This record gives sequence, C-alpha cells and structure tokens, in this order.
Amino acid sequence: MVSLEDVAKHAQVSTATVSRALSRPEMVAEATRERILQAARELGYQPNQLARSLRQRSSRTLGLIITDILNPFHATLAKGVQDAAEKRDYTVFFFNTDEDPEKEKRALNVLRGHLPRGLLIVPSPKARENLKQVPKIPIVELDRTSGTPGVRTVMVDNAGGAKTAVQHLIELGHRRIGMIVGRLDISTAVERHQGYREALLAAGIPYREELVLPGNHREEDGRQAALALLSLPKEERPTALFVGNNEMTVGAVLAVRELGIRIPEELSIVGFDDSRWAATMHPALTVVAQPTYELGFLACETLLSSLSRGQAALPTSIRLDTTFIVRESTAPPGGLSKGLGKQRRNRH
Amino acid sequence: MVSLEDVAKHAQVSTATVSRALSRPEMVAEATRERILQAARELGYQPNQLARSLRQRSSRTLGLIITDILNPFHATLAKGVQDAAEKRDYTVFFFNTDEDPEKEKRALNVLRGHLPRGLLIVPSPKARENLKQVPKIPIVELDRTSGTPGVRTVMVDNAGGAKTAVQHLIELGHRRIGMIVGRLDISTAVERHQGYREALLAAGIPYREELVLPGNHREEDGRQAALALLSLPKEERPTALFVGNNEMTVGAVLAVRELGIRIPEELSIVGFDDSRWAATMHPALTVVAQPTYELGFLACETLLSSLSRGQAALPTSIRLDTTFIVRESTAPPGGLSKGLGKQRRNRH
DNA sequence: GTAAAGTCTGCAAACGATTGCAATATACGC
DNA sequence: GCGTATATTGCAATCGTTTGCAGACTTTAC
Repeated sequence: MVSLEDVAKHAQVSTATVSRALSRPEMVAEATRERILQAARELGYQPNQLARSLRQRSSRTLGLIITDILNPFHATLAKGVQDAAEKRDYTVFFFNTDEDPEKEKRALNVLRGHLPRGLLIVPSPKARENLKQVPKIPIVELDRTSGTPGVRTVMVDNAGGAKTAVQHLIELGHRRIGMIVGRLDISTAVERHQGYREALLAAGIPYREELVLPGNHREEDGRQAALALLSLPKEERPTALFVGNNEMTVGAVLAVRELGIRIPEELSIVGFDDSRWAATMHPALTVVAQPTYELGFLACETLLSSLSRGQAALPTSIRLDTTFIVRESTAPPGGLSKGLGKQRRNRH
Repeated sequence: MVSLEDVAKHAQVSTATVSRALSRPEMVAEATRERILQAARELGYQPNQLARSLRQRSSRTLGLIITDILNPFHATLAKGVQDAAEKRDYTVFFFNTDEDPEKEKRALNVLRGHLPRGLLIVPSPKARENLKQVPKIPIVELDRTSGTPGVRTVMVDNAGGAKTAVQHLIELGHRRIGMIVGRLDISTAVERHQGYREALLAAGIPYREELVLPGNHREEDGRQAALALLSLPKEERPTALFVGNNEMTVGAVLAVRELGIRIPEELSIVGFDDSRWAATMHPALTVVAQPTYELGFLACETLLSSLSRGQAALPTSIRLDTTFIVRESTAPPGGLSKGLGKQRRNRH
C-alpha cells in the first residue's frame, strides 16, 4: 500500500504538504501542488480511509439497516439510499436483519465500531430498545417508525393509502371486506389498519374483528390468513380482501387459486405495495403503490443534509403520497370487472 | 466515544492489558481480566474498528460488488454472501454498479481505502481492466468471470443448463428455436449460447444466426428482441424461445402477450433463472433454475477459507449444477401441453 | 530600508488500537 | 537459598492520516 509518506518522498515535501495538496489545494503553491499530484498519480496513491477517519474522528460513511433484502420493496429502498449516498460521496455499510431484533442489535454494534456519520434504518419491532445502545448520531427511520424520540422519519401515508383502497371496495358495493394486516407492533401495519377502519366508519359499515387477521409479513402468513378467512361459512365470508403488504398478497393470491375461487368475480383483492408480479399476474392486481425508490433516496438526502449544517434543515418527518392503481382484481361483489389502468393520487 | 484508555483508567491497568484482556484473554490473569471486562461493560465500551484495522493493516471486512440489486437474482446472491460473512464475523461493504464499468471503477477505489480482506464481485464487462488497479487481495468472481488470471470463480454450469433446456424443446419436436442471448462480452451469455449451439448440433439442427438476438439483460431488451423474432414471416418464425436471463424473459413474455400469441400452444418459452414471477405467472414458466443463494454463500465461504490458511484450500473454480424445471410454458409445436412439475437435475 | 502582513511549508502531536520487548513478580528445581 | 523458567503487566513504537503552531520567505506599505 502506497502511503502519504511515499508520495511525500517522491515529491520531496513533507507529508503535511501532501495532505494539504490533496484536501485543501488552495493552501499550497501551484507548482508544489502540481508536483505532488503528479507524484500521487504516478504511484497510484489512494488515501487510507481508516487512518483518515480515525484522525478526523468520523468517516464519510452511513449505516443502512433493512429488514429483508429479498423483498423487492426493500431492495428498491436500498438502491434509493445508495444512489443518494453515492451522489454525495458517501459509502454505505449495509445490513440485513430478517426482522430479527438480535441481528439488528449485532448490526448496530458492528456499525458503531466504524463510526458512521449517520444511520438509516427500517426498524425491527424491538428497535426502540436497540437504538438506545447507539451513541447519539443522526438517525432517519424509513418506511416505518419505532417511536424513538428525536429521530427523523420518512414514510408513506399508510392510513390514507389504505383508506382509499377500502373506499374503492366499498364504492364497488362490498360490505364484508377482510383485511390481512401484518404485525401490530410495526407502525405501517397499525396505520394501514387504521385507514381500513376509517373507511369502514365513514361508510357506516361496522368493524368486524373476525374479518381482520394478523400475519408476519411473509408469503406463507398471507396464505394461511387468506385460507382462514375464505373458509368461513358462505354468508360470513368476505367478498373482498385488503392485504397489508406485498409478500402476504402473493400468499393470499396463491391461496385463492388453491381454493379455486375466481378473481375478481367471486373475490376482489387489493394489495399494499406494487410490484412487477402484481402488475403482470393474471388478473393484474389493483394496488396501493408506494414511491419506494424515492422513499430511500429522500431518506438519505434528509440524513445527509441534516449532517451538513450549511443546508437548510429539512423537516423532521416526511410523508409521501401513495398512488392507487386500479387494475383487474377488483369488481362489484357479484359482478363485472371494471376498466383497467385508472390511477388516482392520494392526498393526506 | 469511550476508548481503551477510558477502560484502562477505570480498571487501573494499562491500555496494553485491556487490549489483551479483550483479544487474547489467556494472556491476562483471571482476576485482572474480570475487572477489565466489568469496566468495559460498565462504560459500554465498543472497540474502534478503524483504529484496530489501521494498526493491524487489515480489517475484518469484505467487499461485495454486484451489478443490479433490483434483480432478485442479485439480491439473493447478496444475501447468501452476507449470511456467510456474518457467520464468520465479517462485515461486508456493498456496492451496486448497474453494469456500469465507471461505477465499478469508483466502487473499487472506494473499497481500496477501506482495506478489505477480500473481494467478491460480479464483474462488469470491463472488469478485467478495472481489476488491474486493485492491489493484490484475494478475489472471487461470482456468477460470471472476467477472465482475470488468478482469481477464483464460483459459477453455475451455464452451458449444461442451456443445453438441457434446448434439448427439451427439441424433444418436444421444435426445430426453429430462437434465443435471446444477452451481451456476448459477459461470460454467462457466451456459455448459455454455447449450450444452445451444442444442443442444436447434437440433434443435427443447423444453427441459424437470424434466430439469435442479443439483448442488454434488461426487461425492455427482452421485449424488443422477442418482438423482432416473432414478427418474422410465418415460416421463418421460431416455434420456441430460449431466453438467457430472468429480466429478459419477463420482457419476452410481455411481448408475446402484446402480440396475442398463446403460450404454449403457439409458442414455447424457456427462461434461464427461476423466480417467483416465473413460477406463478400463467402459464407457469419452464425454467433452468440456479442455486442462487448457495452461489453467494459458497463464493463467500471460498473466499473466507482462502484467507485463513488453516483451512484446506478449496478448489480455485467451482461450478454448481442447475435444475431444469418443466412447467406449463412448453409443448409440442402445434400441440398439447405436457405434465407439469417434472424436475430434472443436470450433471456436467 | 524596515516593519508588518501575507504565503507557503514543515514539525510534531494527535486519533485508538496492537504488539515486541523489557520489567517485575512468582513458582520451581535442586 | 539461589538460579532459572513462567506468568503478568507496562512502556513505547507503530499504523496513515490531519492539523495547530511556528518558522522561513516574500510582498506590501510607508
């Protein structure tokens, strides 16, 4: 490894001057600088980030913790973050927790040792506790919130998105609308559930507990929940299903197929979060789409600009709108399918 | 940040002893060690990895460079790598190149500054050149190879997998089999193309250049290529399509739908690489499945064990078998669909 | 021509860990 | 009881940067 000192010798100056030539060019004379840059180039010098960060007591890195990289939603989130970070010359340390608080804890500890300048996290259910261990670096929570005081959040309007979806079902004439909700110790699930209730309330439809089933956000959970809901006696059985995340929606659709129930003639389905799968399956799925990439990108920019004081501080908490996309999986209870491709933008 | 020195003061010993108590416990007297560990716990001490790595001139980190995190194949690869690394207490620095050699170059440079102990890379087309810049750390290429001498590779048997797929089509009676091949400066595409040719050759079917179209691995490329192939005059038009990667397969299927061509009655399709989409679309897609997670996991283990000399050195180059999964998207040229769910394991 | 101001450069001390070597204390052998 | 081996501990150098301070030299002002 070629070091500052090697470059210094080669250019016949001190290491201090080399350092300055590289990071504060205006402090060194034109001629000297040229000579130094030349030498650095010749030797293929690459600064040692470890030494630099050690000395400066902070590194140009960020931590990113997500819960499931195999979920395209999270992969997209990660790409948004990475792109935003790269644009500002930050490197991101990337961890995957599989929703496991223990893994999250380990990730946080490892991260600490690398002195990241900030942290982006999709918090696990126990994040609030885990985050206490972390020294006070700027944190942005994305997609959901752990409720930790003082951290910024970047999320979508979950309640609004859910409400629109359920309203759509109600307008089509559905009265028995089931929901597969997700874990109620995760804020997104709570908020989507809230939206579901609001829509029912607004339409004067009583909330029925037995139509709302929790799930652990995995495909298999969605499948089980859908099987349970759809094996209720005919008059109790929901005529429409609202599913709280993309993976569970896949499971629900598979369950429906297993049971030989036709979509949308016998059952309408709306999912939360769009995906290629949802758009191209048959019948194409009506969904509440999220600006996923933007969510990640914006979260990272928020963090970054809260680091450099020069920038005007962005708001503490950001909510992005969802987009409701009507496709082919929803129709009136007994009836005909509606036209496709209609989009509606939510406000909150 | 609480440092070794803080712990040392608190436990009334020197920093040297604290360091040893933590990393070489057997060198420190029982009682002293206890006292130190206690102090460390009380203060919430977390070692500064930067300082440690600087001193040891190497860090417990790996670099991972993939080309497209949004592609589930690559996301799965990354998860395999991460899991393997975590098991051995390594942290991975993660980069995404979007197949862009410039981004790859930048990633490599950033990586250098962090002194990773090894590098895992899905090489971009220009990787061979970029890798020259990198000091000689152990490198494992995964999924494809750049041809750089001296690096290990972990890949699947692309030629064998492709050959099986095309043989299957031939057995069904197809004679005009098109291929959407991918970029020929990427080894996987070359090998899959090779397998395609071999299968034709073995069956005495002449290779027809006009039935083989390149694509840039994206969905849209697959769509364009399929549109081109399928708008050939009736007698020239392929009756079956073999598509070289998952994203292009999606595009091809969408193109087929646009044209109103029925699968498999009017056109058989086989894709390389399985996915949820392929398994659940209608009709379910016949594919050459890859052991993706294992590919990543194994690549990382290979790298790690080449680092610790104690381990028996694993072979330089690993090939994993693909699995051919017959589903519903293939049938005889004019005819009836075959049974589904049949699997066949390849050998090479 | 001299003092003051300004430019450029180098010295040396950090940052927080690891580690070769030496010092001290203790145990052991005879 | 003395010499030697062994077990613990501390000293201080080191990794590759950055940066406060001071010195050397040049320019400017009067």
